[in-house]
This record gives sequence, structure tokens and C-alpha cells, in this order.
Amino acid sequence: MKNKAPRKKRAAVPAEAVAGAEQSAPDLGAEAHRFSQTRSARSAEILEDYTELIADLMEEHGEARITDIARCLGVTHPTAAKAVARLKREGLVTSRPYRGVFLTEAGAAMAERVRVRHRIVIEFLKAIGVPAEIAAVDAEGIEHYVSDATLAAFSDFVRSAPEV
Amino acid sequence: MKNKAPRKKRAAVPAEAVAGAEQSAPDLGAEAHRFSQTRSARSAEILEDYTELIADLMEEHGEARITDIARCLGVTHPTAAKAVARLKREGLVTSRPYRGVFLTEAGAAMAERVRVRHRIVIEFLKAIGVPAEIAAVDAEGIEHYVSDATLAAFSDFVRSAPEV
DNA sequence: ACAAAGATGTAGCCTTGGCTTCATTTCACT
DNA sequence: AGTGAAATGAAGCCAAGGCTACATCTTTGT
Ligand SMILES: [Mn+2]
Ligand SMILES: [Mn+2]
Ligand SMILES: [Mn+2]
Ligand SMILES: [Mn+2]
Repeated sequence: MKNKAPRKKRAAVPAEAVAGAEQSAPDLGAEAHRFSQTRSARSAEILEDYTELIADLMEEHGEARITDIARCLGVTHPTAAKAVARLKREGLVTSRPYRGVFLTEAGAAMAERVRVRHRIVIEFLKAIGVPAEIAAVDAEGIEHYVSDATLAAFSDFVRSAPEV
Repeated sequence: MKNKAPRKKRAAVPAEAVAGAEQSAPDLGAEAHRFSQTRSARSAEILEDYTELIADLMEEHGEARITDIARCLGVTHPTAAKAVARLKREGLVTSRPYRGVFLTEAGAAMAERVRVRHRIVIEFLKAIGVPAEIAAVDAEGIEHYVSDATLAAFSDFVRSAPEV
């Protein structure tokens, strides 16, 4: 006796229902497309946090050291070092052995974009009544998943509702 | 000639400045704590999406098949199968070879929480003026990073601002 | 009944992001 | 100038989440 469970007809989800199937291309369905977008945002998340943090450290202390980066992020130094190696490979930072980490133009540009986003998200959360400490935590995650349209909506809201 | 770069004093970031250092415990600084929280949210992200999707498929078609899950998420079936194995390990679903996937009580509970959050985030984004399709994409990522406090703020906002 | 097609499983590869442990380099201070 | 502590690097482990390729089971239809 094995596998006696009743089995409905196959193709419970007709391919066409889920696949937008409008034209050519790999054409994932709308559903799948949504998740794909989120996945790619997720893979950029760490790069964004690092560039932002490096910019902050440079501004505050004139340099960004692996140890400081690691401490700020709450990870061990080898983890930070490995991430920096990836940033380097992707052309976002430069570094030489035993010296600090420096943003390239591309890295600085990313940092600036991320900082703006971060600020807007935090201000927005506070504006709708989220306590500052909680807003700080939530913004750290949310910031990587807001599209330009959503960011604009956030920013408009903050401007139009100065006080509560 | 090597490593001639000027080097500032060490301890650019005095440990106390970054470590909350109020009491005992591993006591990461506030900064580090923020990122830790986000990291743990990130690791739950996939579990949440799977349980939610499984619940949706069961509701719509009476069953959740690996293939359908994979297609909806836009991943290959081995990827979905591996994720289901993890869900199983974590006690969120059950499954038998060549049969579908079923939520356990814990899984169903998670799915329900996630669905509520998803709905609120989407309604909220639309309420502040984000176009529906964009809101759908952004919500897919944001939903995993909203605390209860933020969710409450979102929900309050939607209730108090029915039309625009 | 059976064969083709579709669904599922299995194995194995890659990258990322964590970690520990140990070696090496630099720096600050005596 | 010398030395000990701190910072950095390097090696290697693990889990997660992607993938491809191939094997096996189930269903559907003839
Ligand atoms: Mn962040
Ligand atoms: Mn940030
Ligand atoms: Mn999601
Ligand atoms: Mn969702």
C-alpha cells in the first residue's frame, strides 16, 4: 500500500492563466514577474547597505575601515571583508591591503541614491505615526523595496503633512 | 615601494560610541541591532512567500503542486522542491512523494498572518497614490519588513482616508 | 493496456553571506 | 627602537537559494 491519495486532474493552474503569454520572451506571468523583481531587489540589498554605510563612515571619520564596517553592521570582520571584495569586483569600491575602503564614482552615486531613499522612508514612517526607533529598523529593510513611484508618493506625503 | 598611504589614528570609531554598552549581553550597538533585525526578516522572507502562496493555491485549486508553486514564483521546480523541503523541516508543511504540499497548523497560521499583512500593505500603497501594478510589486518586498507598529499605522491610514 | 507527456525527484554545480580559526601586518606607546 | 595589541587577511566550513541535467513516477488519452 502506497500513495493512495486521491488525485485531481492535472494542470490545476492552466498555463495560460498564469503566463501572461502576450508576446515573445521568457515572459513570466505577472505573478512570477512580481517575485522576480523582489528577488533582484533582495540581491542588491547588501550592496546598497554597504555603500551607504561606507559613505557615512567616510563623512564622519574621514575613512571607512573594515572593522568599523563590520561593527556597524553587526557581522564579523571576515564577513565584511568578503562583502567588500564583492563590492570591489562590481566596481563600487577600491581598496588596498591593510588600508581602508573607498567608494568609486559608481559607488558614491549608489550611496547617494540610497541615502536619499533611506531618509525619505524614515521621515515618511515617522510622519504616519511610527515611533522613531521602530521606524529606523523598518526603514532599513523597506528602503530596498520602494520603487521610484512609491518613493515619490512617500515624499509627497511628507511634504503635504508637515505636522500631525 | 608599497603601502605608502597616510594612516590616521586607529579606533576612528570608539567602541563605546557604537556599542550601546548599557548592560551585559552581546549588546550590539543600536546600529548593528537595526541591521540584525533586518537580516532575520530577510531570512524569513522566503518562508513567508511560500506559505502564503501555498494557501492561495489551495484555496483556488484545492491543492498546491510543486510545479504550480514554481511557476507562480518564477523559479525552476527543483528550487521550489528544495524550499518545500526546508518548509517541511521547519514544520510548516507536510508532503509525500508525488503528492501535493499541505500546510500544517503552524504553516496555515503563518500564511494567514502574511496574507493580512500583504493585503494591508497593498491597500496602503494604493491609498497614498501608488499605481496598482507598482503597488503589487513593491508590496511583495515591503510586506516582510513592516513591524506591527508600522502595519498598524498603515491600517489606520487606510481606514481614515477611504477615498482621495 | 500502454505510451507519450507531464510532474516530481535526485544529484551536483554555483554564488552569497554567515561563521571560526589562525597568520600576518600596522600602529601606538613605552 | 621594540613590542604588544589591534586590524587585516586567508583558509575553510556551513546553509540557503538559484540553476541544469537526468531519472523516475503518474496521468491522460488513444
Ligand atoms: Mn538597509
Ligand atoms: Mn539604509
Ligand atoms: Mn513577498
Ligand atoms: Mn506576499
